[in-house]
Amino acid sequence: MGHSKAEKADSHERIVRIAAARLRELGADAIAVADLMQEAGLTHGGFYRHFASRGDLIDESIERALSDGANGAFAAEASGKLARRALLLAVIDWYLSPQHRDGLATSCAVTSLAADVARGSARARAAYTRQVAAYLELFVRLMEGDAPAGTKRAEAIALWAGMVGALSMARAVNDERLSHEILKTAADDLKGRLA
Amino acid sequence: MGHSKAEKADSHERIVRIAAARLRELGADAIAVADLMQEAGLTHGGFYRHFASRGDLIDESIERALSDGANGAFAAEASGKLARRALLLAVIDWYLSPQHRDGLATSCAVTSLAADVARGSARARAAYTRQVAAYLELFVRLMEGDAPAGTKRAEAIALWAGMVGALSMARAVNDERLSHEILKTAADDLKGRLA
DNA sequence: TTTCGAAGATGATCATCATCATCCAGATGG
DNA sequence: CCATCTGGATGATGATGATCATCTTCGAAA
Repeated sequence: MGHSKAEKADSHERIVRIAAARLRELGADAIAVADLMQEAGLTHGGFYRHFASRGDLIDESIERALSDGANGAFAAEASGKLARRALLLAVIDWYLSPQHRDGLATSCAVTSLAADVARGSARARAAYTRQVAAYLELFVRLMEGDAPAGTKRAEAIALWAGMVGALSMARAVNDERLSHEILKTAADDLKGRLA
Repeated sequence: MGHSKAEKADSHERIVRIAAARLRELGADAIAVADLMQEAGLTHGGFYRHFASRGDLIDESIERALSDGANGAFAAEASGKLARRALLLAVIDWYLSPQHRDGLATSCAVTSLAADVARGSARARAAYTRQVAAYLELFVRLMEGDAPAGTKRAEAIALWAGMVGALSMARAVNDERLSHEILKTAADDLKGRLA
């Protein structure tokens, strides 16, 4: 085991990355410092060289979980590979796909952490707020047509709410058929509105 | 302190009712047996006269939280005081009101417990599934007009997803202005679709 | 009224966990 | 190479919390 600056940054990164995944899978309350460190290949004692407290780790990993979900969409926008409408349709399809529903560890935190954030620290809620605002602005940018800005924003909110709500329910429901119906119906409905 | 059958039922009822509230406020992981019993005016030791385990209590109170949210809507439907469309509009307005957003303890569990249920027991998920299905059927019944049943069901899913998603985000967001905008815009949009 | 069963109280027990003091070893700057 | 700094390891410590054994007390039935 090394002790250089770079290795410390590595460790920190690894801890946060794992925490951001476990957070989305199991919720903030289920993260135990010792387990986390073990999964990162470390022992529990070193934890406080990286974080002032467990709460700090939670906050930092909530921020991470929120931002790393968004990076994909923003990167795709920047790449300009897809036309704006096509990109928006692709985002909807991905968001409401069974893979996204089942891949909690790497899922969009706006849905998977909503309840944890609502009960969380001011820092976590501020990060969540920024992320929601950024998504709404992205959606507005991606909407084609010459509708007024206010209309586009209302459409973006309705779109985003529909995505988040459908995914939440599809995850909690026990019945694969109903879960699939929710995802598919919501996706078709939301895509249909963009026409 | 009495020890009659009726008093036992009373105690049980009190415990479950309090748990169902705390559950929605704080999440399943935050419920401590001793705290709960104290809030019910009892001591922790008696708990196992009522539940085989803490997990059983969680399951039972998730079921309670889910059903007591719905009772209001179904009762209103049965009373027949409002026309179907008017009732549906009233449900949307209530669901997306600041009072519902802030009154977590008595809120609709389909939103507030979605993440807990998704990680929860089969029993909890089955109860959630039943409740979602029941709401969807209610919404279909409340939709006026002669659209085919399939269309109505798709509308019901889109409506329900929009409500759940908007409420989730409105709760997690830190900025009152944005939170209010989400609630208001989603409500207007969803009500507009019923025209 | 007496007895008995069960509700609830009291007080362990055992596990889990966050936090911290202390120690060890490798890295870094001279 | 040495001296020191610090990341990480080891091993408490104290708190919290679920579970259970045991005792107490009241209600119900005889």
